[in-house]
This record gives sequence, C-alpha cells and structure tokens, in this order.
Amino acid sequence: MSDLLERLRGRGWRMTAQRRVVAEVLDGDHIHLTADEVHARAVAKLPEISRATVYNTLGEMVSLGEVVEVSTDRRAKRYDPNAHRPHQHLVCAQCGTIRDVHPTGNPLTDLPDSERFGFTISDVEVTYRGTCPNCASA
Amino acid sequence: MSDLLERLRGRGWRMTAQRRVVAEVLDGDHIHLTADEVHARAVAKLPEISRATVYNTLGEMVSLGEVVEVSTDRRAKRYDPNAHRPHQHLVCAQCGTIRDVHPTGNPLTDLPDSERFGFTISDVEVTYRGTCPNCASA
DNA sequence: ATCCTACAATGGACTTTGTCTAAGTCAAGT
DNA sequence: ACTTGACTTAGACAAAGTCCATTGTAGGAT
Repeated sequence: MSDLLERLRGRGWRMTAQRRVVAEVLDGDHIHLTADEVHARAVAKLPEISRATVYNTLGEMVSLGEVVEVSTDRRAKRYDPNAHRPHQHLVCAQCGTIRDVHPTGNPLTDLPDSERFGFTISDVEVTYRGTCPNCASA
Repeated sequence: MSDLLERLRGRGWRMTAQRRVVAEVLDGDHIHLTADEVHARAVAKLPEISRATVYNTLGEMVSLGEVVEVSTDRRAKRYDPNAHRPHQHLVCAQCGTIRDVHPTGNPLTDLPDSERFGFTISDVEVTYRGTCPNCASA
C-alpha cells in the first residue's frame, strides 16, 4: 500500500481524487519521476487531471517535507517520495538512471567552521556520478 | 588578470572578441553566474554579442573542462570558472548566494561497495544548504 | 441528508531557460 | 590579401514551469 498516502492523510491533508492519484504514482523505492512523468501516469488513472494540479500537488508535498526534489541532470526536476529516510543519489552519467544510496559518515562534520562563512547549515545533498553496469557493458 | 583566459589560450582555443568577453566576465572567485547573467554582463562590454554565442561559448568551456556547471537551485544552471581546483558549494536557501567551500575528507570512501550497484563512480558533488548570515539577521 | 464555504482543480496564457538553423562574418595560415 | 573552416547572429522553436480567473468539491455545520 501507499506509505506516502498514509503519511499525508495522517497530517490532515485534504484528500481529493487528484491528490490520491499523484501520491499513488509517486510511491515506492528508487522512484525519481519528473513532473511530466508524474502527470502522464496520473492521467492514465484519472484522465481529467491537469498539469497545473500535478505541479501544485508536488509542490505541496515538497513543502510538507514528504517528498524531496532532486536535480540530478540538467533537465527537469525529479521527485523522490522517500523524504523520511535520509539518503543520497547515485546517477548514471549516460542513461540518467538514479539509485538511492546510503553512504556512511556525515558530510556535515567534513565542513570546518572556517569554511562555513557564518552560514547555519541545515542540509547536505550528495550526488555520486558514474556509469551503470548496463551502460558500461554497451 | 584572467586566469581562465590564460588557460583557454594555452589550449589553442581560437580567440574571438566574444569568447574573450565571456571569459573575462566569468573569471574570479565565488563567481556563479547564470547564462543570462553572463550574457547581460557581456553585452555591457560588447553590445552586439548574441545569446546563442554565450550559450555556445559556455558549453565549450564546460566541454574543455575549464568551467563547471552547477545546478544548485531549481532555476537556471550556473557556471563556475574554478574547475581546476576541486571544491563543493554552500548555498543560502533564502537568497541563493553561493560560496565555494573545501570540505575535508573524501565522500567517495563513504560509499561502500555494497551501495554502488555495480556503478563505476567518477565524481561526487556535495551541496550544503543553509541560511547565510545576511538572511539570518533579517 | 443538505448546505456552505474555504480550499482545490482547471486550462490556457505567459515566462524562463535553453536549442537549433540558415546565412553572414572573421581569425589565422599560406 | 586570400581562402577556408570555424565562429557569430537573429529569431524561431521547444521544454519546463508559473499564474490566474473561473469552476468544482471535501468535509464540517445545520
């Protein structure tokens, strides 16, 4: 079932057919869809859903902290439903495949005070780039 | 003087007024301009330079490995001339200011084999997010 | 069960960012 | 100075995303 949907419901989020469909489409592991991909899949389940609604809904999920935006490639933003479990991304430079990974260590401690310029740091994002086995063998 | 310009010249890059202007505009520390910002500043020095040329020139500098593309926010790509010295970025979530930072440690060693999914990893990109002193006091 | 109302969805115009092309221009070697 | 292939240009085009006035509806109140 939909973990994401459960979490959203639990926050008293007003439920509509459109929001349910977006949440369903997005739920799962190693899911990193663009807004347009989400829209395409949502339309398959609910033909009259509009693009603007998909954008709005994704934006709200991000604001609620239940979904994370990922900008791995230079193209569209992607949406990752696993906001609850901290993780980083591994991206194939050729085909764009994304995997969730869980590195050891804490990158926050790698940044000395002298390199913080007075910033209050709240978050670190790490992206590993390389070639996936599939592309390497081709 | 222009470090970037020197490096490009040293590679036998064909020099034109337009390319010189783009290189000059981009040169320096903590410089992270968008393509349109580069264009605006280039126009100030060379009014007839076109947008397409700025895009082309930036793209070539990236291909040559002399400039790095950075996608910190959800908006336009930014161009960083300090490709020779490895560094990461610290971004203010409010105003978007970017600083170059040099963390200790190597994030590559933080990713165990079991988390590599058979990928050959070539690069790691780390982005620290937070609030800059300026925005914090406001 | 029905009514109300604030919140949500719609769709189409608009903006921003970036790419492409055909034609003209120019840097650099001879 | 000539030639040539690389560079530049303007503007059309495309993709990704935002905005807004209008219409619809979820969910609490009656």
